[in-house]
Amino acid sequence: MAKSIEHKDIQQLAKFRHEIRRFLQFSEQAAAAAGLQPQQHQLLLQIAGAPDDALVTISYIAEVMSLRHHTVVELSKRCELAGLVRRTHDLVDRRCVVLKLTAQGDLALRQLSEVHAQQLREQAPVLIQALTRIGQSKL
Amino acid sequence: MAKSIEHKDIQQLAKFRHEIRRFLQFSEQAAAAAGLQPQQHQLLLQIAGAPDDALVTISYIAEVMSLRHHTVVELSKRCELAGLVRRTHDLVDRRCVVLKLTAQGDLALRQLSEVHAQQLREQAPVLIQALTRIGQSKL
DNA sequence: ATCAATATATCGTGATACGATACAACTAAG
DNA sequence: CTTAGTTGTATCGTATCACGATATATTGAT
Repeated sequence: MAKSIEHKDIQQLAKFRHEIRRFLQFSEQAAAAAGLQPQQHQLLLQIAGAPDDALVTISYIAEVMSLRHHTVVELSKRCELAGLVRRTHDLVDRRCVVLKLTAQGDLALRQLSEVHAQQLREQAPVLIQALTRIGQSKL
Repeated sequence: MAKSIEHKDIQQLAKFRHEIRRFLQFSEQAAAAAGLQPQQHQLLLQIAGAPDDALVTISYIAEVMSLRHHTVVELSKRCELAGLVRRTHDLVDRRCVVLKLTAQGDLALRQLSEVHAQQLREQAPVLIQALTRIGQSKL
């Protein structure tokens, strides 16, 4: 019989999730402070952070945010309404909606990215430690 | 004026969030496959993964899961109803609700923890790389 | 022109987290 | 031992968000 997972491993997993939640909680509050919904911030980030050659469509965002198409449709519409994002149809394939940041969206993202990078620098050691220990647990 | 964050940094942040979402998405599906809601799984994990000397109360869970008290109250009740958790009042301080896993909850958690550890072993390199690069971005 | 495939859109539903508020149990002051 | 304050948990109503089911629009192959 396969050896069951050990208590230490459960504790490491719990610690990792705690740290992730702490980061996400920070992120939600930072977004709120900037007047954005958490998911609006994530949309901005994935639009701006796409590979240089990528065409940022609804489907692309659904992929990188692990969401369904229609969830991204609604999210992108809310962001357009908030003046953070521009939605245009691709000229080559008019089915595709191409997403771009407005100046306002770009500014908000830059400010949020600063504090997020800072927060991750603080949390990185604990996160890396937990990840490393989980990785070692079954050599 | 402080130098604005660079495009490379935004891309690293986007990559990190993508990887986190990928992990959370995996986690949600694993929980669903085990017949649990994602948050039910998290509750089990934080109950079982608490430090050996900790008294696992509503407040403790609220702390480690970055949630409000009343959110944990409702979550723990749903888990009790599902037969995953036992809620008892502490004998010393009868205000406190002490949370423990049932045999069923313990079994579900062990199975989920196995696959989560495996998934994290797979994702750890990319996560650590992103964390490291973000950390280096402003030496 | 027609059909299948792809991309986006709409609608209704369920789960979850929150703020505001209330209740219960402990603790310290007198 | 009674009052007041603090701490821990509970209830209720509300808003957000993601989803499944379904629909529409555009493209490409035949």
